[in-house]
Amino acid sequence: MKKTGVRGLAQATGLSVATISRVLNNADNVNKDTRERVLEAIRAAGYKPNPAARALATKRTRTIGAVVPTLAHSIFARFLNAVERELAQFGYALVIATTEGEPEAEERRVGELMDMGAEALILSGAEHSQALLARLDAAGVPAVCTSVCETANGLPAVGYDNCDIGRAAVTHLASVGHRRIAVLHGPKSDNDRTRLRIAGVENGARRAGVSVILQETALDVEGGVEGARALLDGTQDFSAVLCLSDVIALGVLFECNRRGLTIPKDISLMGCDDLDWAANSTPPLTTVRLPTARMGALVATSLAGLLDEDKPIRTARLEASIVERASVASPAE
Amino acid sequence: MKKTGVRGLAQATGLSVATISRVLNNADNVNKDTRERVLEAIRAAGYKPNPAARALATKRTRTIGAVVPTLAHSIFARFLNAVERELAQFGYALVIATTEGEPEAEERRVGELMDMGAEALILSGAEHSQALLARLDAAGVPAVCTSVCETANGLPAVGYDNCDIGRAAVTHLASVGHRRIAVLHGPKSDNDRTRLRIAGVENGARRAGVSVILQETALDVEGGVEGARALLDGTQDFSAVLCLSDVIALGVLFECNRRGLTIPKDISLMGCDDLDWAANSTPPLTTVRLPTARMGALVATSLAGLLDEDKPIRTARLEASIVERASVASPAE
DNA sequence: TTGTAGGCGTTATCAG
DNA sequence: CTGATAACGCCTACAA
Repeated sequence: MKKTGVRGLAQATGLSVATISRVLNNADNVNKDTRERVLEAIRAAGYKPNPAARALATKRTRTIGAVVPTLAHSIFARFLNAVERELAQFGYALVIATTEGEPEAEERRVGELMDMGAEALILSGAEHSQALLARLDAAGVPAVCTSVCETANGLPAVGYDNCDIGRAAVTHLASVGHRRIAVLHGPKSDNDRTRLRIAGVENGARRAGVSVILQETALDVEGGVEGARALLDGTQDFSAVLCLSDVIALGVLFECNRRGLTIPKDISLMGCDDLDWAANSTPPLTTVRLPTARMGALVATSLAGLLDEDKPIRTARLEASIVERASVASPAE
Repeated sequence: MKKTGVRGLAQATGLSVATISRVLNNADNVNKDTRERVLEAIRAAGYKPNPAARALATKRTRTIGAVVPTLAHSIFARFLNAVERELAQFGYALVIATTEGEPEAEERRVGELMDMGAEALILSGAEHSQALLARLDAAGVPAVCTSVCETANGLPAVGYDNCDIGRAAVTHLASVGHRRIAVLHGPKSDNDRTRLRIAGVENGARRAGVSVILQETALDVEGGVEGARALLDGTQDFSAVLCLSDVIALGVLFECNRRGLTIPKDISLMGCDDLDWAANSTPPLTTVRLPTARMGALVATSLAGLLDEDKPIRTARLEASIVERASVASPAE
């Protein structure tokens, strides 16, 4: 009866499993003819190495896990898209886990990913529970924090400076003359990036001598609509609204349209992310472009570099840039 | 010296590996006290079963692969989000592969997924290369086609009826009085769902006795803008534009805003997908709601059912429904 | 209820 | 350059 796997090939070729294994991993020390013979047998048998057996023997799974809040926000989807594309280049598979808005789930998800053999992990943001960190280094599993450019827990980070982003955004608004700026942002709780951006906004406002009105809302279009309503129906005065996420800005845009407010004549609008519709909206949205795709690619190459040639991961700070379009103008009066 | 794995635990507890393994897989035939003792040892040792070894012994990886065109379109991201959530309930990991707009890459990606041990695959659309199909059943790897409700290749499908969707959409438009309808759709090549929707549109138009103007464009907001321009600058007359994807509709909405055309007074607009902004746009978008999340969940449970209790996957046709909002009205004339 | 022993398919270490 | 053979860590008949 035909044996399976390398054994079968060994039998078929009259060689030993060692030799088969060698050509499988293209080791150099194998006779050209022998190799050809093996290759032929492999082809003939339609042989595929068993990944589990290989993983067991090598202790490498070539799998990397990523845990993100959700895939439903295109910012994460775009990021993971880039990660996946790049990881594939290096022969790594990406397995995804979402926390669906319960940050407490992060540790659990990380555990599941580790339990299924992930060799490294991609995390969102800089803050992670002590338990999670403990687990990581108990198992010696490397991890990278993303969307941030520094952490206080020893993990490397690959991302952008959220504080700077907030600061740059208000500064830009102030520079064209806005003195009172409404700032719409997503939930602060469990989102260090939002908190960082807000801190940057406050810092920038102070420096520029302008005042900000902070308003928290849900991180989606509806949240933008509601935030705009609260702001517009409120008693506070402002000439521009800065949204710390483009999705929120889209809601504001819609709500302004609804009220017959024209942007940027009646009110200036600025976002953050530079989602794909931003260049095509009416008016085109001035926003902060986040290097999402570059970040994804860099995370992937960093991880591959670490795993394949154990180059330590260097924390990287990618530049975000303001892209001026038509939704911001100098205030009227 | 301490041994590793189950062997170590066996030694530590004075039991045999078999017993350890039994409690690990919570077999019922193990003494309550014994089990407790093992559990304690496991806790004490911080023991984690090695997934590769387990996979090797059981021939199960508890991993499912999905190949989608991209994660950058929220329709796929939302779908996979649902798949992931549900799969996690059953203890399966989701590994994702994207084809990034080269459909020829699908077979390669499928191969990679199989080579890394995926037990089943989730495919997009009903059409797949012969080679891919051959590979699947050569390896005996089950697969489901999604976003469609039937296939001609023997694979089960879980999704919706795209033809019906197109038909329902024009029919709706016709029912409120539109006689000439412009239809904006994404690339037909390599997208059977789009082709199906178009077929439905044509069929519905014929039945309702209305005429359609088909226009292909890129499947993104910019594509919508450009499509709208082509249509609006063209010589053909129409009172409504039906977009076979909401992203395209968003572009049309923006372009109409830009031209001072008000929807639905000057022109009616209808989309397809029901993305999250659709309910909040100005005006709120009338669209066809695709059961993306339900589809994802069903795909996941179907696969789990097949793998865990080998219940064959039943092709399922999920209902899409028109959600009437304010972007469609009877034509003026 | 518990233990023994063999196998899952590769890789890797030594010899030859 | 090639071949035995022992891991790798877990599961699972078959026995006891």
